This record gives sequence, C-alpha cells and structure tokens, in this order.
Amino acid sequence: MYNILVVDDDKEIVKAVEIYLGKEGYNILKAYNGVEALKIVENNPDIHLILLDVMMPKLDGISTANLIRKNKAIPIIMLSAKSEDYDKIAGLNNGADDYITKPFNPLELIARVNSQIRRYTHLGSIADKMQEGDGVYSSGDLIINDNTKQVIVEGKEVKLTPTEYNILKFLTKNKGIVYSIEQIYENVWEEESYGAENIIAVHIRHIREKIEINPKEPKYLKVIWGIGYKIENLNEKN
Amino acid sequence: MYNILVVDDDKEIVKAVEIYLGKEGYNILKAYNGVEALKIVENNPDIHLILLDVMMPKLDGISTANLIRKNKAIPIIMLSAKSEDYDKIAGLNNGADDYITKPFNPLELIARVNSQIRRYTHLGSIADKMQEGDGVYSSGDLIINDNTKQVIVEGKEVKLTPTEYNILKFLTKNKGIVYSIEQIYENVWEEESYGAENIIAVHIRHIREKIEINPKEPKYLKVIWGIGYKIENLNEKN
DNA sequence: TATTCCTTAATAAAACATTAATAATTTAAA
DNA sequence: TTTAAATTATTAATGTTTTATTAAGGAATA
Repeated sequence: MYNILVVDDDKEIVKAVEIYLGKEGYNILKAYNGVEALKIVENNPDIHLILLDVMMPKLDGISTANLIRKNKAIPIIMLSAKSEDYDKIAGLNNGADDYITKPFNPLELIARVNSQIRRYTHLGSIADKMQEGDGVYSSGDLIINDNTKQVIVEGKEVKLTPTEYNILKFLTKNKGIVYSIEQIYENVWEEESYGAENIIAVHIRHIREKIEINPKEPKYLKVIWGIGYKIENLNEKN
Repeated sequence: MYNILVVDDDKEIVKAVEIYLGKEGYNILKAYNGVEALKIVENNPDIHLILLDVMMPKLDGISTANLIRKNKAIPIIMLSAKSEDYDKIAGLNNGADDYITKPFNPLELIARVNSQIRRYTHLGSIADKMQEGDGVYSSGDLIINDNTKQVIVEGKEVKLTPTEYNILKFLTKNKGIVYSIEQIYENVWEEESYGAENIIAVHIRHIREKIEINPKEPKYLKVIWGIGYKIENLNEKN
C-alpha cells in the first residue's frame, strides 16, 4: 500500500484526487497549504509521492517542493491551474518529477501517479542492470536495449512494432538532434524518400501513444515545427 | 488435500470453477469480493492457492492481491474478463503468479492450477538441487540440465527431440536476447541458413506444445514480431 | 522394419505497414 | 487580431508481411 500526500488549498480538488487515487488502491494524506505539507512530511517517514499545487497561500508549491527536496527524495508531481507552457513551468522547478495542468483528466492523473510510483519503487534496479553503451540507449527514463529489443519507459516495458522500434532507436541514439521526415525515412528504411510525410506521422503517433503518458504533450518525442522530430535529451541534468 | 480459494463476484463462475477443480480433488473455499477474500485468508492458515477475479466491487483483484501478498506467499492466479494483452495486465500486477483470461478453457484452468500447486509444493527442492552453471540453464521455472539432457518445466519433466532440445538450450542459455530465424538456424545446425523460416516455425511450435501451458500465449518462448524469438528472462525478479 | 524425428509444403491467422481523407495546430502575412 | 497557408496529427481502411498451424512424405535411428 502506497501513501500519497495531496496538497492543494482547494478542498474540492483534494477530495476529487482522493477519490480517484483511492480507487486505485492508494492511501491518501491531505494538506491544504505548504506549511501543513511540510509538517506531515516531517512526521510521516513513509510517504511515497506528493501531489503539490503551485499556487497556494503561505508557502507556494515550488518553494515547498524545494524545501522537501532538501531532506528527502520523494517524487513530486506539481499541479497548476494555468495551462501554461508545460516545459517552462517544469523547467523553473528543479524539485518536481512531473507536472499536471488543471483541469486534469483523471486517467492522466492516475497514469502519471502510477508512473512515478513505479519509477520510485522499481526503476533503480532496472536502470542499474542496463549500462549505456553495449547497444543500450536512453533519455531520462526511456531506455532502449537493442540486445533484448526491449523498450522501458518509467520502469514499464512497452511493446513496439519493428518500424516503430527502428524509428525510436534511431532518434534515441541521436537524442537531442532534430531530423527531418526525409532524414528519418532514409535512415530507417535505408532507401530514398518520396512522399514519406504521412507515413512517418502515423508511426510517430503510434510511438507516442505507447511511450508518452499524454501523447498531445509529449515529453520524449517532440516535434520541431517546420523542421522535424527529435528525442529530447533528458539525461545530463546539472 | 489442497485448499483453493476462488474469488469472483459472478457466482456462476465460482460454481463452475468449483466443479472443475473439485473433480481434480481440490477443496474449494469461496468468496464474492476482495474484502471477503481477505477475511477468509486471515482465518484460514492453510490455503494453497488463490484464484482472483480482477474486476470486483468494493476491492478489486489487483489491490486484494497486493494486500494478501504483504503477509503471505500464497500463489495467486488472476482471472480477467477482457482478453486484453496478457503481458500488459500481468505486468501491472507484481502480486500474481499467473493469469487466465475469461472465458477460460477448463483444461487450461486445471493445467495452470496444477502447475502452481506443483511449483509451490515441490519446486523449492528441485531448484535447490540444480545450480546455474555446470551446464544448467534456467528461466523462471524452466530448467535445462545439459548434463542429464533433462528439461523440467514447473516441476515436471518434459521430453524434447534432439533438435527441439538444441533450439531451447541455445535460447535459454542466452535468455532475454532476441535471435532471428537465421541466427537460430546457424547456431543450432552449424551451417548456412537458406529458406529456414518454416522449419524453425515448426520446431518452435512443437517446443511450445511441450513447455507451455497455452502455446498461443507463450510464457517462455516468445516471438518478437519481425525480429525473431527469445526465451523470456524470468529470473532476476526484484 | 518399425518408430521416431525432421523437413517440406500449403494454408490460415495474426501483426504490421501503408495509404488516403480529414482535422487540428502553428506560423506568418494581411 | 484575423485569416490563410503550411505543417503536423488523427483515424480508419486496405494491403502486405510475418508467423502459426496442420498434415504428409522422407530420413534417420533403434
């Protein structure tokens, strides 16, 4: 049984989250501002994840996260009312592991919570087993093992078709670099590209469906408008 | 006499399972939701196996399994109505030892129950006798002893032909790694491969018939579509 | 010579790739 | 700020490839 601390000054939201996550079998602790959250974290050594609103009276979510992170390595998911740029807000805040914008889709909430819990509880062992090099490529919590042809995202294995696998492998091997549709086609199919736009788009969509929690706000497989696609380089965090 | 707890909110299914397993000589205990199941497990120290429906009111099967597993190491077989992706559902749930999709074939039900009971009651001793290394290769409850040329699956010896044995040995020695049909042919026959597709496919089928409970949903010998075959690495579970 | 095993062939089933049509975004221009 | 053009996203269908299955004939083995 995992314990999740939910922190939001809006009691309706806390209640809703409690219902959604309760059904999933999680045990919920509640706080209504940052100060309360800090006290609860201090007194409960066994909290597995924190859901933290950004906008709160007394102590805002980002400061709260930073204070908690001084002492503990608990995963934190930030909640924010504004549907602002996912990347920007997430980037502002070193403390958070993930980010959800309100109003949120319950299924997405559950998926992100499960993903972080999985990551926190199992991932260490998986990541340890695999070393970059030796046909293993990674970006953040996306790991490709070309020996076993396995793709693991946030601790969970994902099944790709051969073409999907080849595209993802190519982009992850060269993470951070943007490739045009033509370049992707020619590298993966090893032949000239003609009207390849759509065929790549369809495969990209299928890959996103499998590796991204929310394919509309991809974390790994990003489009650079007018140029092409890349796998975000989520490794070297300084 | 072994005691099996059957948990499903559909009383028809509980009754049917009782009939099938009763004929096999098992003693059946019944529960109709997760909460009832927990009470029975608490009050009966001598339950040897649990059959647990995934979709149930009050407390779902996966949560129930996790709660039971906190205190006991009883084998659990999950039942699910949807014929969804076996791997996905099984992966979601660390607590379960096996998985059956409804509607199920009575023979498969019996085979899986017998297999788990055998495993639970005898396997410790077999696995102890054999040590990896010394020509002994294994994955989960599949054990190959190359000294005695024996293949043991879930506590039961299985007879393979020489070619079948060589293919299985090659894949199990290198479990987790995916080999193309050509690679398998060249490693096992030690000669160039031409149109080897079908010959391998036929042997694979024969091996599956012998080592898998349900060859259509193989647990050990898996295909990676478009790439090849592998023996799933079922050992290192953390 | 009888039996077991391997291979081939033909067919079925499943998984996957591609295409096409349409919708939604983004960017840049009016 | 609106509109238009370009680019990417999405969905469903159709076609292709790969694997699975079955059965039968031939080779090896006892």
